[in-house]
Amino acid sequence: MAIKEGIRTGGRSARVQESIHSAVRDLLVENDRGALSVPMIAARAGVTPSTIYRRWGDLTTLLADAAVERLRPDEPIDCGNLRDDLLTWTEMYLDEMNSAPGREMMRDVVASSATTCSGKCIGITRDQVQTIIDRALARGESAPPADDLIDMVIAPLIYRILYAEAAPSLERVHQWVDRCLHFAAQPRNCD
Amino acid sequence: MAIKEGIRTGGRSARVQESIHSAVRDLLVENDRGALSVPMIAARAGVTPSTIYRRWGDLTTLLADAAVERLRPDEPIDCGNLRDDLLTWTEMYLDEMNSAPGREMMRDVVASSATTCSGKCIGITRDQVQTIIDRALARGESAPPADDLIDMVIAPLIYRILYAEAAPSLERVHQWVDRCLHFAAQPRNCD
DNA sequence: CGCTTATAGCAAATACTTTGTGTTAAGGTC
DNA sequence: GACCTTAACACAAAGTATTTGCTATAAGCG
Repeated sequence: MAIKEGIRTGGRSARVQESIHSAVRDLLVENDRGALSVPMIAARAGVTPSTIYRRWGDLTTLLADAAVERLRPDEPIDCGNLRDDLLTWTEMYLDEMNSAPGREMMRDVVASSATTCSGKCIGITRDQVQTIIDRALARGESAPPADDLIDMVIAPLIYRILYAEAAPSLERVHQWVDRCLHFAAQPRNCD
Repeated sequence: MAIKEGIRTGGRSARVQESIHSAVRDLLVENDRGALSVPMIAARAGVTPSTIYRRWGDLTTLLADAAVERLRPDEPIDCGNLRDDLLTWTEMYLDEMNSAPGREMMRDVVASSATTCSGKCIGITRDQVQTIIDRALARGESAPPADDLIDMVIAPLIYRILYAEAAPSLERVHQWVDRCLHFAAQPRNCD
């Protein structure tokens, strides 16, 4: 007996899913997100709309799934020390998330009915941060836990992009990084 | 000449808007958010769907608007000192935002096409925090800036509700509060 | 190889959204 | 207060999107 009973993992199902994901990718470079529709994607993928509705439920969930799927980001750049690694990486992260496609992805992921996507989203981010931390530890540097960086840098960055009038400036983000590093270096033993 | 030219602020327009907001409120206690539709709300409000579409654009934007509108929260409880005020208030805030209606509101606000809602959302939160801070300062206590509390406590709280598998525990949130207070008390002069 | 059933296709029914046109009344002017 | 101007609404028709019942296909399993 298989581990997961009754779920088709290969063959036609996989081919159809790939075809739909691919259609989303293609359409997303020609039109902007707001112009997409389920029937449009279905037509491009050579599939009936009901297939998409039955598998994903709605447009938002499909787009979130497709976006997270192609979120295979490259290794963070190695600058030789933890602080510069973080400053460089957060700059790239801010740019990406503050772009129109980035914001639309965050929105779709939040609004998606598939909980999986949110998990993958934060998981990938944490992996990136962890890579940088591991490198620092290997160098003999001390480094804060990944969750502290997520709570003190990533969270306010995303929160402000989503809810504030304007995205945070790069200076602001770098201050958060320094604050986190400073806090990690001196937990609470100096009063 | 009026300051804003050609925008109806009173009379029938106001009456219709109130009637629609009220319909949303009523329907939201009988059904859950996912069951609502624009035609349903229009029917309850005694209005044609096209009125709603022309004014708000889509269901999400209307719901976000209505949710933010009735976000007139009461004065934060006064416990006598800053730390307890914050611990108490964040507990309430966590409960509210982690509830199904709370999460749905956050989602609608993010997905809404009306930028106004996001602004109001963060604005109201900041006002609440500022009230607590002002009270502390009036007592002679020192207090961190409102933006620090937003970045170090509110942002991770919301970020994790939206993207992590589970909401943060109350202990976690209280740690963030203490971390923020600790940081404010000792900026960076002890190394 | 043959069985079982998840998944896709198709098409009809339903529901939602957009849009053109006429009407009403809000806000301003004289 | 009577008279414009036009924002905002109602209505209805046209255009899309979504759901659903049924049939067919092929994935995964013994």
